[in-house]
Amino acid sequence: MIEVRIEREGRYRYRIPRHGAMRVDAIFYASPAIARDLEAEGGQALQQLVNVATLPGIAAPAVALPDIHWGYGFPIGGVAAFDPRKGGVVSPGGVGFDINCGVRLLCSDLTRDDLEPRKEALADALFRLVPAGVGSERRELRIGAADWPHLLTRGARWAVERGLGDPDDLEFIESTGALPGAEPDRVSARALERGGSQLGTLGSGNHFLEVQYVEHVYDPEAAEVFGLFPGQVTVLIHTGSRGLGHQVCQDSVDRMLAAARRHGIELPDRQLAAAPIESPEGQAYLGAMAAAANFAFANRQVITAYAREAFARVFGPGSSRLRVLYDLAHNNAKWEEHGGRRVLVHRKGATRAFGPGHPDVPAPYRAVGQPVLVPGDMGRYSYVLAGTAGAMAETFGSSCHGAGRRLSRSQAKKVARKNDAVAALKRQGILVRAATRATVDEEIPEAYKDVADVVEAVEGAGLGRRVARLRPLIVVKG
DNA sequence: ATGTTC
Repeated sequence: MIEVRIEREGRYRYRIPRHGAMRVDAIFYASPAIARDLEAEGGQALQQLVNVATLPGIAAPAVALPDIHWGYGFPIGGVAAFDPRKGGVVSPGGVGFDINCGVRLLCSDLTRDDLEPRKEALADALFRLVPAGVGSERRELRIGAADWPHLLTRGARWAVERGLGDPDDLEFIESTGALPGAEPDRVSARALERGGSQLGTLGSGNHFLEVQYVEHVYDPEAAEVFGLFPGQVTVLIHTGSRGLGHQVCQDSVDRMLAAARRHGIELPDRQLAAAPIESPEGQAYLGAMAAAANFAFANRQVITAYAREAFARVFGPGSSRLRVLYDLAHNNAKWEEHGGRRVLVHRKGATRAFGPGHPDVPAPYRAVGQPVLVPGDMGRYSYVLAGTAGAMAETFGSSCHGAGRRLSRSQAKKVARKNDAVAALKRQGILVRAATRATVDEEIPEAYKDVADVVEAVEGAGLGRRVARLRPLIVVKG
């Protein structure tokens, strides 16, 4: 059980006052039920949040969102900003292994009624055109030595320049589809080898491509600005930087531990290994991380092109253009200005959620706020929220990123074996196409918390505003 | 998350 004082500051907001080696307070957001679960889990995720608050140069407060759970060093569902002028650090554990993992939402011109008669055909076409599973490859796009520097610095734009997508897509991607500061030379040969044939693939685990429909609109005005209407068919893509990003993280871990020692950084947990932002080790990681991030942006762009191809084959060319509503990342470290300070914001399993009027929100959405895409599980629903002024004031412009697991993978498999998960979903009108049965079993709806509870806490705390709820029709998984 | 333990 966690040995710290927790102060409840509101229905959805809790504070862990600075104590011991903490340099700042920690804040977490939770519904009463989620707060009980966090305690019941022995406070492990909250202890990780406390550990983060001890790192040099952290800007107050260390933040956790309602989908917080235990992760590598830093909790998943956490936000930590560091001030370079106060010895602030960068930590690979604060970004996560799947660098720039994120979600992209596409909007069709079709309705659920248009889709229903061709649902099986569309599921088959998507599964054929979008490789999924551990080690999945798209060999026809194998990246050669001459392409790497361009791909890793230009991100989604690289794909668009090769005819994979529309130039108009880029405006609706966070950071317009490329993090600045990428240094391709910092990415190891091994990382390039792993990623070389994986561009345009989903991967495994909780990654997916879903076809959905707009089941409910909470805010008609915001929905109209985002281009959403009831019954509309949408496509949600959740994937990251595959083996390339994983290897970049792996490569950095040992080096960062040595760097922490060299710079005299005391670590309550080795997995918090960090180096000063301005140090050679910190700069090397940031250059490689941005390159991996750009691979992830390109990955979602290429998958978009193939999803469009699948729709064209099933519904006819030009029948539905699949506009990019938004593409966001939930695992990275970015330079941003908050409270008049330039800070390096680590988001690990947390979504950037800039509020109305922020210049980094695409102009057509700026009056409403940034779209915040929150995937749930494959049997229930996902949410579209809008960023708020509250998030800007309290969480460095951040919100939640998903439901969070409630069963371990092995527990989920046991539950799934009892009732045929694919058949159960089919009875609810949800078609599943998966590379392996095991992944589906690990990802059954029962394995996840109800994302509605997470979203309730986020909205109740003023960190996001519900715009629409999306219900799955087709799920493509590893 | 991950060529699911180089």
